[in-house]
Amino acid sequence: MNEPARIRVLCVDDHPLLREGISTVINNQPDMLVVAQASNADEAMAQFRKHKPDVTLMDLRLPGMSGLDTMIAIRTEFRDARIIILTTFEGDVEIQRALEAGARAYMLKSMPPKVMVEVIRHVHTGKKSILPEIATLLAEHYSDESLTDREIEVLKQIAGGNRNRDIAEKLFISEETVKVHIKHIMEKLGASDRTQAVAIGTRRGIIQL
Amino acid sequence: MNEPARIRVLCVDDHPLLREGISTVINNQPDMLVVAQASNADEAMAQFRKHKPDVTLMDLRLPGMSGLDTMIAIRTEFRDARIIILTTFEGDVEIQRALEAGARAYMLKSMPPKVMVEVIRHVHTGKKSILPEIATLLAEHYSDESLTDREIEVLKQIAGGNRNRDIAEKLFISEETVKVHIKHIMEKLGASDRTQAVAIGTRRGIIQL
DNA sequence: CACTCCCGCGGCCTCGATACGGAGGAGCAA
DNA sequence: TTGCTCCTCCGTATCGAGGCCGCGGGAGTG
Repeated sequence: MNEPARIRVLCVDDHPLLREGISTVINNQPDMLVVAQASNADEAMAQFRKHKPDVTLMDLRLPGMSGLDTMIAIRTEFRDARIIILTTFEGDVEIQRALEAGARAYMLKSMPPKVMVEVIRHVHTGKKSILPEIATLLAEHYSDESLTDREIEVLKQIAGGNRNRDIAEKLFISEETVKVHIKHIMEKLGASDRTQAVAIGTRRGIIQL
Repeated sequence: MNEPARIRVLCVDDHPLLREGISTVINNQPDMLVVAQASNADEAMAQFRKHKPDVTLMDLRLPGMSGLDTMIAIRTEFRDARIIILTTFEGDVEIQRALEAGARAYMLKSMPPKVMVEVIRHVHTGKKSILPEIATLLAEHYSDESLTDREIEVLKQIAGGNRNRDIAEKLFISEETVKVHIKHIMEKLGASDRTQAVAIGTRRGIIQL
């Protein structure tokens, strides 16, 4: 028993089969090990407190509290937690928020296992790891096209089938202001009308339907 | 070596990590075995021809040709292929089409591994296996609310940001007819306007953005 | 045959959505 | 302070959306 210490990984995802796949791949590596799994925010917190993993893989979309908020909660308690965000969707806008909130890397679930383990090793050394393709996506989508919080709120209301007047009432602003927000949303997303704005917003993960 | 014959499974999905998870779970069962994997339609066809699996797990959303079309292609050549559809989304309308096209069962990727292996055994005996929750979903969503092909076409055009006039030109019908279709779409989906129709249509998987 | 469903077409009317101008305050960083 | 971004508010004008009424043809089914 003279092995070097393995990288201890916590895997958080609500899909058991995916967790199984990730665990299998990681445990087949000589230098890393899945020490715990979790399928929601509460479990994730509990397992993190218990195991203090070196690296945490966190799905963005969890039932209940989102992966992003879960990550923030963990990092509030454990300042130097190294968390890698996992997601299914390439265009997910949460990328940027996650990175701003302290995620060390960002990975797509569709990536090959080899890449995953490399990213884990990379993050474990303390580096931030943004794959070139992700960086490109960031540059493409979020250079000057990222929506403000208010605009996202409005976009959600639009997707809910609300009229401008209804949106104004719900957000306690005037209808004119709503129009301005919508105008900006359409400009930023390159949409020709509110309907296409919803379609594009959905595709990019700005809003979850 | 006096084992009974194992159920031979082909696993088709474009996510390597998920394939790994599924394979691990299945190979841990004493009575089944993953004999091949595939990540797209062509590979799936090739592997099916080569191995003639007892049961095939097929992701609905593959790059290139869809899982549904792939299943149809396989079943054209192998009339009695037993194929189980896998998907991420509960509301996916393709459920119905897949079942009509001969799928033996329908499973969500979020289901626990135990359920998955049970469904595989069930299907292997030749039965159709529709889980109660799926049956409920079908009843809820597709009783009298399923869109016609034409309506889906129109809905796609709406999501593309087209005006009624544009849609009319593209589909070679009059604008009035477009309005009628949209009216029916909104009625069936319970949407208050075209924008919400796109949102709901996306959520249910009727349209892919 | 009668019935139902899907698809196509038309006019009319109301109201909301969008484009076009304009302006001001709050917050933050150089 | 200056400059920037974001959020807020306002009028005018046009155009499209959606609700309302109506119609007929074709396919499938009891």
